[in-house]
Amino acid sequence: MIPLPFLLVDGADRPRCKRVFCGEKQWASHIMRAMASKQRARQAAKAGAQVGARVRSSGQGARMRDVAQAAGVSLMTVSRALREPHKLSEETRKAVMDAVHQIGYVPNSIAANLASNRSNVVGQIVPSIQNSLYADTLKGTADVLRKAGLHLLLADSGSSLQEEEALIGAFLAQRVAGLILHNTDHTPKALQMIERSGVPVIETGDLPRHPVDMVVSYANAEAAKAMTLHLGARGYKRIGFVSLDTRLNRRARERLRGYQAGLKALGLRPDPALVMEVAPGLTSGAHAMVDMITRAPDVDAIFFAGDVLAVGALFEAQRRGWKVPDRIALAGFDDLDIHQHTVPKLTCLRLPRLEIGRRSAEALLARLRGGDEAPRVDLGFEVIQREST
Amino acid sequence: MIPLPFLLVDGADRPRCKRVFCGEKQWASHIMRAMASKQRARQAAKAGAQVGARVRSSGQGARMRDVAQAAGVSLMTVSRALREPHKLSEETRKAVMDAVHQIGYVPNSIAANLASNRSNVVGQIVPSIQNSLYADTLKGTADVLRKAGLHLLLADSGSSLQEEEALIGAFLAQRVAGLILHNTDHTPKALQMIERSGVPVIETGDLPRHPVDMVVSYANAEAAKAMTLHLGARGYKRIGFVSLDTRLNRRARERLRGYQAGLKALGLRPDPALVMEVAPGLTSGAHAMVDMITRAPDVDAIFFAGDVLAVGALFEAQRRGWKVPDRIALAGFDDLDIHQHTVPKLTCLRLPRLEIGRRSAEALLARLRGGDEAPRVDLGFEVIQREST
DNA sequence: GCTGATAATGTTACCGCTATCAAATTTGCT
DNA sequence: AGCAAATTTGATAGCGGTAACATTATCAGC
Repeated sequence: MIPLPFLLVDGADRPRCKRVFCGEKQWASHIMRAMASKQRARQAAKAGAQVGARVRSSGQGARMRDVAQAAGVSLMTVSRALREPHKLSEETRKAVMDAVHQIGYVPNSIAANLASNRSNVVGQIVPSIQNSLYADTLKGTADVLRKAGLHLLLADSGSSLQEEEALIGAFLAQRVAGLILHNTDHTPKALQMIERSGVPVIETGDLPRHPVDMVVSYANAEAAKAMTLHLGARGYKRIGFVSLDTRLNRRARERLRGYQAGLKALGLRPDPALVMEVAPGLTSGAHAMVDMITRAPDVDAIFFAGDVLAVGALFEAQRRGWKVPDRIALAGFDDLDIHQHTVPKLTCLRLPRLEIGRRSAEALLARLRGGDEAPRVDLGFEVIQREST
Repeated sequence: MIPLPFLLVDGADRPRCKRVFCGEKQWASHIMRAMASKQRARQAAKAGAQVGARVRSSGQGARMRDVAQAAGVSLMTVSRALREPHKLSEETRKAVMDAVHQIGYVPNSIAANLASNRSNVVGQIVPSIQNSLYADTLKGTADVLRKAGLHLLLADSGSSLQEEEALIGAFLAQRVAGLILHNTDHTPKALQMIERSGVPVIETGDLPRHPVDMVVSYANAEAAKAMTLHLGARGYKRIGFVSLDTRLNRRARERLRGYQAGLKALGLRPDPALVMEVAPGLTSGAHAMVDMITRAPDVDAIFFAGDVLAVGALFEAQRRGWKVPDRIALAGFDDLDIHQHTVPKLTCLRLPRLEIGRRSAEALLARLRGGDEAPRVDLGFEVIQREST
């Protein structure tokens, strides 16, 4: 055994594991770097009232005028060289571009936006940044927008409509060119702000009956119903349903509705003991499964309509040695990567997350380019049958 | 068996699973909604040259002046009411705020930023939006920034330095108040732009020897070394190392360095057969484990220094019936949620992802508020010993 | 009652860029 | 050559706010 210089400490919040080593040197070395910290105007620190960087407080950063001067042309010519190069003579354009590179000019799109009443930023609000489900959608929008020269202002609402309202206000203050909301419920004030601003909006995450503007999504109720029917078709008779809180979350509510519709179509009797609402997380899924089996031992399949609940349940089944799907069949909602790798592999729905992002961005772009359609895009879903059911 | 109206189709890219049902109605119903689509100035669509929303193209959206008029005060008074309410008499302030609410005035921070040379937007660039590892960090920055009234402009570089450079340019054009880069390598041009702009920068993801400005991170090499030592201390003699591509990724390189240093400290002989570089992903981790065991059957532990490789390997071991840790011990780098739920639970490092985000934002705020320190924060890490080693 | 200090508001000059229109130059065509 | 049309460039007025300073109440103290 080689001697280790590390201290062994018991973990507090994470049971049955040991923590070893901790290289904390927090805030220790405020190493003043050599790099001349030029214009950090110290601002006399007026009680932290104003937050924000003072950019170019003393001749830092070239303005368009400087480029014009260097190139021996007028300011407008520089502006054109950057945005409408075809309108300039070869010669002038080259002179300007040379000056731009030589000076290292970085245009000020803030000023450009203000002067042109245009924006090159789109705001997207998701329920939770940490939830990987939204990452795909985000990626989709970010990619499409970036190719079009637009940028993404991101925030999470924590599933709070109040917070969403505040964020919408903040984003509108930034004069975003458009909004993408992963949510179809909004406060009256939020709706009012959106309408007054006239900004194009995409709602995703569900297909609302009365959309604000454009919609790109799949239908939660349909998807849940399809999976319920699928389970029924595979012979399961006592199908349980676990979702996130249906009071706060319309998507969960829609899924429950779909499940109920599925049961009805199958001619199965709804049973309150087979329906649960839980918090998100692996642990939560594990508990839900155990609870439900305790309450209704004859349950033969559980449909986890959200988050990573199904994976959590599957692991718990492994730990307890419950055979899946023989003792209990498990199905999930989203097709997470991991669903294909677990033993057994997990049956689930596949939702076009990435595509939703892409299409949202494309619809937004179409509108910004002058279109006036308000598409309602249903991208559908798939039931992926694997080994767990 | 209840009849189903769905078609059963074999999945192509996803083996051993069946796809059922697909509710695609793509772009089918461009349902023109009733909602009056007021000022969507159709712009004569000049070949998609200019992208961006024409905001307020015809009297839409109140200006500060309108509020002033409504409240019977000067424009400056409105400005003050919104930013420095204490400087106004109770009476005036109330009159102004009433007018603001009555009119539904949404301030234009674009204009405010321009006039004040301030910005309330911070740019963050991560290697990949979809990789959940960065989600925690993002969440940390977003939360802290939001409380301070700042917003987050997000983009991913796809681990490309060229792309990062382009993004830095674009963000600087947006006159961001600061930049947070999950990367410590940058192109010369990127460095030049940053320096010229004078914008505060946080680098995360590693502790570089020569930081651009501020750093908030842990040390990859130290962490990898600690885990290697830990494995050595538990008696493993033939310790394998699997990471992402070390050519493109400095973090991977640092981890490899740490692993090598660890071996040396343990007095173990480095063996090329025990070192691999692979692509990210669960599948990749599975392959890596199998390959390594094939190449070097005496390997007794594998340290997966990145992504979800370790989880993928663990699942593969389950499928093959290889006992973990008896036949092969497995250790991961990040403490993903799932590591605590697998059977056996996975030994790994724990990195302060969320805290890195928070601290980054805080350091940025401190600078924006007038501080001139360039902290280099080492938030350390922990080795979490679980069942897989 | 007068003076200076403080508080409450208003006036004016930009911030850096774009839209618009005017001016200068080139081109096309009879 | 001569003149209209097209091309290239420039001058000017904002975009919607903020900073800085000017101005006008308000008020204490002698």
